[in-house]
Amino acid sequence: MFPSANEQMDLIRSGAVEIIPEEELVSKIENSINNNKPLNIKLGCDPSRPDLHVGHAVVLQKLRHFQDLGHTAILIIGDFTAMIGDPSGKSKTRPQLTMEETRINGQSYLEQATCVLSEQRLNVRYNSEWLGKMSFSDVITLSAKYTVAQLLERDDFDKRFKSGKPISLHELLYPLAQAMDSAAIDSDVELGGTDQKFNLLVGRDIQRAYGKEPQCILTMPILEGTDGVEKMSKSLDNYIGLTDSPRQMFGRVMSIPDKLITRYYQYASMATGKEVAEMQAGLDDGSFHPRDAKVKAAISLVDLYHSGGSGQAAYEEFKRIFVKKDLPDEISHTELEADGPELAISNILVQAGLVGSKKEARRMVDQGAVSVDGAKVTDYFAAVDLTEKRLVKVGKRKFLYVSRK
RNA sequence: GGGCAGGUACCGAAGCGGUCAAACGGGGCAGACUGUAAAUCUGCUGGGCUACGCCCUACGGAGGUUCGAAUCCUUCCCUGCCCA
Repeated sequence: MFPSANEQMDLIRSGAVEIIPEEELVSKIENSINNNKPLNIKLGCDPSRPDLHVGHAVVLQKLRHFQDLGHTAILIIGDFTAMIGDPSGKSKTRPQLTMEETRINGQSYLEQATCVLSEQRLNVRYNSEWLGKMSFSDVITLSAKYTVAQLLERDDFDKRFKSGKPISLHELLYPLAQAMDSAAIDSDVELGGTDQKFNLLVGRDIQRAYGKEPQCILTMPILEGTDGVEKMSKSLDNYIGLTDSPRQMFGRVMSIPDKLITRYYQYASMATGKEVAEMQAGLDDGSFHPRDAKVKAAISLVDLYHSGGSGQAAYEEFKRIFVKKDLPDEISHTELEADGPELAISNILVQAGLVGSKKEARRMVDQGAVSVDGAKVTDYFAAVDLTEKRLVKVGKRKFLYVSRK
């Protein structure tokens, strides 16, 4: 029924940063084989934002591994905890959301997550189911099981505390709430990014405190964003969204620094250990050009989140636009209001939404970033005849056909 | 409850009566270059005006002093620290 414990551990270990404690996981797996009972593998997700990016895919991929091994994936949609706002890795308090918003986000999260996860052996639970029922005295009972000093062990709390930054009480409760999830669903293993290590460990303590068997924890690396420095996040705009178009995804992958190629190949596009090793070897001995490696990673990434073949198509388009500096496949078309046949270039740019203000339009023209039908515009006051459809280009990436209404 | 230190543009952080649309760093955008939307270099980075100048809005909120305030005063809100 299940693969052997050794086989399982091989797949589980691949790409993981830490498994704590590893021996305990091995014995859990052995028990599961002996009793023919799958393990509960927990992954919590924060639906405070509706969009997933490939950074999230790193843990989803690991959860998929467990599914493939016959275990049960339990995806916790933190609709309740999102109202708290996890401060992990942030130096600031997060905004709190309403239950409505988190429900909607949770739903879209689920749709996106199934790009990576199998729908079989997948349980989805909303943590408001149990956290929402806790009374104030339940909360006090829970918080009595942990100390302030223990919570301050968490790096970001400690830093904020020491540097005099505010920490709201509800934020301190977050790890405990997350730990309650583990107790509520009898989690055997909880997955998370390395930045989640503290929260995951609290789960063990709280499970024990409620007389449950503690979970093992498995951490995955935090994938750097396309800038190669910061962790991938939407707010830093260095992410590749799971719902991005093939063209966007491809372009974003092509923009990553060379150092990150194999990381993206491994963690974001689900390449096997062997494929990654081969690529790395080729890059190391110079037999594989970094550009080609990047293309390969980009194609397989696009194929994973879109249908097969779309990676290759995105590549063709990329070549056309950026290598040959040709036009993209699809350029949208806007019609503008104009009194006469002509409209000043500044008005065109603003009305078409290509720039945010006339000042910005001015800057773009001054910087030589604007062209109409391929001819660079140098005069900010130039009037353009819009009786014909014109191709307006701003910078390298903004293309738009414009004509008069 | 008392004392102290703060709240500046997207973020961090200078400025402490005029020369401040506000230094500097990061980010963002643009140009050059490039295998790339990487790296590097350069420029730009509140809004309006057919403009190398003028006008408007802006330094937590509201008032006030002054010819003139981000800078001084009053008050309110917010944050941190110390004491109780």
